Amino acid sequence: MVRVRFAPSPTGNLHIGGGRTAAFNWLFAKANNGVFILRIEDTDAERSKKEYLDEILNSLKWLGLDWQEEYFQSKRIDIYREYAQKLLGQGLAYEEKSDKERVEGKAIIYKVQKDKKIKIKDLIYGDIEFETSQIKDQVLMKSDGMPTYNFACVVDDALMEVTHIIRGDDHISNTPKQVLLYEALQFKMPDFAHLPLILGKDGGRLSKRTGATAITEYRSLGFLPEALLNYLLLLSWSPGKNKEIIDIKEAIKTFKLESINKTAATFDMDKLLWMNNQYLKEADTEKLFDLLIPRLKEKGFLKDQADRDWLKKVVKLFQARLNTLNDFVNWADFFFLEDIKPDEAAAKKLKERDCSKDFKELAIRFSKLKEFDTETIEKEFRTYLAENNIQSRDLIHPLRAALTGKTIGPGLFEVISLLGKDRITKRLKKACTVAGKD
RNA sequence: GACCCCAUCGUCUAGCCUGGUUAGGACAAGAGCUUUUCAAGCUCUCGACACCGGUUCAAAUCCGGUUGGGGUCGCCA
Repeated sequence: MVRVRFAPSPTGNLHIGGGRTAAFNWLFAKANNGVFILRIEDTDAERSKKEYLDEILNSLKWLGLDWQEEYFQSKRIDIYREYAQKLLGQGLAYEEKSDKERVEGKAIIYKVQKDKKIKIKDLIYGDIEFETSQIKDQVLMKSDGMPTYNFACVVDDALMEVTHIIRGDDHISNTPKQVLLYEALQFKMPDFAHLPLILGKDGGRLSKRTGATAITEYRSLGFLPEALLNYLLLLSWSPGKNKEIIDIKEAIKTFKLESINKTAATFDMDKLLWMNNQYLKEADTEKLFDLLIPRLKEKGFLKDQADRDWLKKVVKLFQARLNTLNDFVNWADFFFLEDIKPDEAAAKKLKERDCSKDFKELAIRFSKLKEFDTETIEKEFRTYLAENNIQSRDLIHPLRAALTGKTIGPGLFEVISLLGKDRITKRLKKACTVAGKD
């Protein structure tokens, strides 16, 4: 039975790297019909915070990574103490007073034999060898009575019967220390699999400077969890056959830890954006609708009641071009606002040619239309162009600017149809007066 | 600095294990088609085996070294 764990410490947000580590643990568990354990490493009382814990839990759930067992290290202190005492009793560890003046208690420290070679079999990296002469004696229990990371980790992984330790590359140098403890405690050795790190654009560690790091930030930016998960999995892993859009069910069938590669990957926002667009494009409009509603309300774009059918049509209009959910909120604002302000490019476009006559005439013609669907509108518009001998581009762009306040956007006649007679009449009129003033 | 790890287009990667490919795909970039602008879509272009040696008829692939990059060196986790 495969048992894996993700062990975050609630001293900060769940970031991109942690999310990916959790994702691979989860995937591996699923692939092997195993158990995915969540263990909260909250032994640092000072830095651990409830809000971080909540955020980590929420992020995991949002990504769809469900766990079957949950533990808190802070509730297991007695267990660690017991094992430390055991090593003390066997003469494998010793006690020492802290250098720090204020601390009363004594730390329990494991005595490392300095003449050994530790060989680690890593499922991803292969064999790695260390000399114990390089390793200092290891503090097991700190003088404040709390266990150290390496000790609690070993005791927990053994007691929780974790079979595969899948974690970040940065833990490789912790591994020989832990192996020593496994041996001293006569615990069964798990398999290790270290994931290569994710690097920022600058080639260094992924940090706030090189872009958003917290999973929740991506959520509020308007990424779909499926897309983020997909992208994260693609960093240092490939399902093969030139596939990029991962069907997670397929991945579960074929995933092997050994197929993860050893090279650190650079986080690329452009590709994530593209990936999100791929998912957004294919997403069920109904689902998008539900995701968009809160964002629109937050912006004050929506009153309590939304015309579902109408809004769904608007969403469909933008769907293929969205990189994030926020793009919709930003690009479709003219559908929700009563008064629109032309952006710089649109204002410029409106000044290029005086269209007030055309706008007036079009407003009249459009308002007379019995049907207000895309085709009828376009037909009427083209007729007007022909009758007045106007090039389509000479009027279509100013018209877009007047109606949407933008120079870019979806097909104009669809936009007009969905905007409705009232609003386009109003905006056309306003555009005339503004143009007149200038 | 010591120890450990890594090395294919700018980026993510396939290929490497089990030597023989025009070294494939995706993002980005550029060009075109479409068109009503921007996207989307389609077509095309640009672009890589870090370097040096060895093994071999043959090396991205196996071996050694060099260089470069990263990680770790806490009574943090």
